[in-house]
Amino acid sequence: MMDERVRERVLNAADRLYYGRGIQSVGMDELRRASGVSLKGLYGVFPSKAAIVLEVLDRRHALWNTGVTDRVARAETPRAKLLAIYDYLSDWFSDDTFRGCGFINAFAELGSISPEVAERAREHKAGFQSFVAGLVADAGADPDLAPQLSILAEGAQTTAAIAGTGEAAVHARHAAEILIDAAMLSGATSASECPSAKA
Amino acid sequence: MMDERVRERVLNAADRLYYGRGIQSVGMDELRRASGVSLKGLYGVFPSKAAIVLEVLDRRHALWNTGVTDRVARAETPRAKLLAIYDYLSDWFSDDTFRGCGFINAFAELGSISPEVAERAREHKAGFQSFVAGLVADAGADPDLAPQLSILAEGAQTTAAIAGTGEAAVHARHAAEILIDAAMLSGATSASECPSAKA
DNA sequence: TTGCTTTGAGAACGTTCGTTCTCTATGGTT
DNA sequence: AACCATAGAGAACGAACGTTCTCAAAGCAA
Repeated sequence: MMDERVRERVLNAADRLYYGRGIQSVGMDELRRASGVSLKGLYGVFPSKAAIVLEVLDRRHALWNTGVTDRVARAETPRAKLLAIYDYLSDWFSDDTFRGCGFINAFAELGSISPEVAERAREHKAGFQSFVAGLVADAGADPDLAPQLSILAEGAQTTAAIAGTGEAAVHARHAAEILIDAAMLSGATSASECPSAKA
Repeated sequence: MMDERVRERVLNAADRLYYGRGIQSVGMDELRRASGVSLKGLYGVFPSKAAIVLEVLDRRHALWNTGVTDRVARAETPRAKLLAIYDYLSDWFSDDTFRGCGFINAFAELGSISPEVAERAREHKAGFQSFVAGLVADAGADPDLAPQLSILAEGAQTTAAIAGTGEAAVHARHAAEILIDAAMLSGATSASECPSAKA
């Protein structure tokens, strides 16, 4: 089988298994069975399990980035773009394979014993935070809004994962609306006006 | 050695090791070495590693509860009590052994293969959420504020853990102030007044 | 001292892990 | 047909895991 096809099948199976059941709980034998690639083929394309884990994280990072970027791009106003993040989360949470953020999970499992995994998690989160910061800047809002919205998104993911329900996305979106409205005021002017709380 | 002292030493060591390096990464032999309790003594008091894990989680749950409850009790106004949560987080984050929420970590590692661990995590989070809901009710604010504040606290914990810095607590506290102010308006009356954004 | 119980240190057991090796069968080339 | 490179299935290996067992030392009763 061609190398690229082998890689694809292994990484697909590995992502599904690692995300669904945890990295340490899934052995190479199960990955062989799930991917249909023999152990020899597997080690012919990847040097080790650790390398597979890192590639799985990289793919998941790219998938998340395009997913949220596309969703945000479909919104029109700067405010709607910020809120689109939580709509994307809401859809994700209602996927019945949802089991929290793969990077948070990987970090919790391996972050303290694998510097590479910890670094991927940090990069992933930092990337998201700077993406949000860009949207906040486009909206002309107070820059402090960015970490606030990032924290909301983060909290929604873990809350939804542990609770097993997706309602956290709705709550986070609601909170985001309020924070955005407050930050659009203090970002543009110095908050001397007195508008009503809701539009 | 007396059983209670053995339990104490084992659970202290287990909590430190499991929290610091992950549960699956710490073997019984290392726990024996760290606790100074022989393997025989260990299995004389606990039936299995899984039982130790659950007791560690229970202790951590109790510790968190008393810690945050005490901190909240020291605040005077309902608003200050809600914000005290984030001050507690801020102190926790600056502890150099901080490595995120132990329940999120345990859930990520074992939630999908250990129903008991998953249940402890759910109970822990549900307990915190209803604690916050009580404070929100005491403050006379819109009940929707409670999940919003819980999500902020959750997000601050994972953000601080992965970033390795504690600044998320400050951002979360800031966001909480804005959300509280908004919810105190819509909770007490039907938001017909027009106050300034900050007190 | 003698005998009995308890205990700690760590060897041992069975399993599982990641990784490598063996062997066989297959498919393509001449 | 003869040859050879390849690749799959799974055995094999060393290490680590959770758990149990062995055995010698130590404490205590008589």
